[in-house]
Amino acid sequence: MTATRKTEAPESKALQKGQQTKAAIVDAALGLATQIGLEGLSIGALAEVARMSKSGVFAHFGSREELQISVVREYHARFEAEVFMPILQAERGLPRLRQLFANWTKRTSAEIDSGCLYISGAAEFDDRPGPVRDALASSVKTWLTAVNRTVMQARDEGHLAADMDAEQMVFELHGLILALQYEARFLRSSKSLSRTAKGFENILLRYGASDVAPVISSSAKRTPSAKK
Amino acid sequence: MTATRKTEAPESKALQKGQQTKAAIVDAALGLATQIGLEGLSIGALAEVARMSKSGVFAHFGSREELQISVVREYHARFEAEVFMPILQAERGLPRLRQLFANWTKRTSAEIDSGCLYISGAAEFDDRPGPVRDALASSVKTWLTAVNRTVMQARDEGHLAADMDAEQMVFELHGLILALQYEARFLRSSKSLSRTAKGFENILLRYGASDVAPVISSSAKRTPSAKK
DNA sequence: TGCAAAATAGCACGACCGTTCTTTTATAGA
DNA sequence: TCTATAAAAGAACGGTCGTGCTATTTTGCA
Repeated sequence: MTATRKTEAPESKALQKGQQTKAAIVDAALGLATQIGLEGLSIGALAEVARMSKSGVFAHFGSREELQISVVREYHARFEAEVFMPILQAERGLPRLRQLFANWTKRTSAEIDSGCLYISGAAEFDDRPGPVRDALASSVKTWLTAVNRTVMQARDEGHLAADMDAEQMVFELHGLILALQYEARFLRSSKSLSRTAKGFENILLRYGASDVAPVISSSAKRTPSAKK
Repeated sequence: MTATRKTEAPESKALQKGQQTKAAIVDAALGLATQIGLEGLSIGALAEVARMSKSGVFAHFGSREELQISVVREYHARFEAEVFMPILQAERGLPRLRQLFANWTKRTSAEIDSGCLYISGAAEFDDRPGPVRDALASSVKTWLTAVNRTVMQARDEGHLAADMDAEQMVFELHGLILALQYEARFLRSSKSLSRTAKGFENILLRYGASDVAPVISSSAKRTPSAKK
């Protein structure tokens, strides 16, 4: 049946059975971890979801900690693909910054049901040193650095005040996202999304944005027409 | 059936032995919960800290859930005593609002080492319904309502723009506190405290604060144009 | 000081945890 | 098709968990 020869390029080939099911396990683990937290993630519950035996799941990671790290890495990859990569197609400067915050907000509000690993993980591991915390913090810092770079680009393009404090702005943007997650997911407030958008506009004004119009990116298909 | 001997003044007297050790247990439990979370709080570990037997600790609460609720209530009481009560001595309006945020910030940065139950608890219980979540959410809502009231008072005193959106301002203030906690406690950023203070001044300016200096105590209130 | 009642300890239970070891099954190259 | 090997299952381990039950100690009033 499967007569395909894969002797050459042993690691660049398509996924073998093991890698394939490992990916499926990590996928299921990510779903569990965003619901009950990285600490609440247990191998027994994961095995049940993945319809495997405990030891079958365990063998792929060697330890629970390694499983948690795999989950963090997977989350990082998806976050990057979903939030960061698309903004590179937006025009550099304020348009890209707007798109960045729009994607970030969208992702966060989509996580009102599933949960954000960067936020729940921070609460769980903020005083629990180790490789899991390191992986989490490293991912978050990478993202916040990207946000900071985007802000500085907008400033250098003349879209924000020349003397504005980029790190300060990132701090305030981060606060908006955290408040969105907190008030929407925990307090079940329905107004959080619009408050986040309004807060973003307030911050833009404060830092001297040269325009006031909301996102409506030029590349997207969004036009005032309501229907399609 | 239970013929209680102390029929007169049974509850107004000083703490009996039971209540006294229960208070000590809750105190120890609060210390544990702020470090490892409400979910991580175990009766065995608590008994060890309190130098008691597991069943001795357990008997005071009847269930782990009841213990968690007691911890939330104790946290609420301390938060109120430490953050809310003192601001009532500040002059109503903007001075009181400044004092409120100063106390809130101070408490949060003091919790960089110990942890904030309102934040870690929200992450742990945001999709775990039950009485613990209810107790947490109720406490947080009480506090945010108090913040909102203080903001509205400042507006009604003419210290903020008459048409400002109080709830929006509370949302943004909450975001600052959450960012402070996140970046200081998890990311170990040393600049978070000054960024929070700067963010507060930015928000005040945005909402039309009639002064820019920190807490003042002038009895004469000047009214800008927006007063009815 | 005596004594009921309250407070605490001791012990055991079933359940789940992460992990290890051994055995069985599925895979893929010859 | 045969076979070495990877993948998965099975069973068991020591441990901790929350929670009952029963015994023992401590408390506080007569």
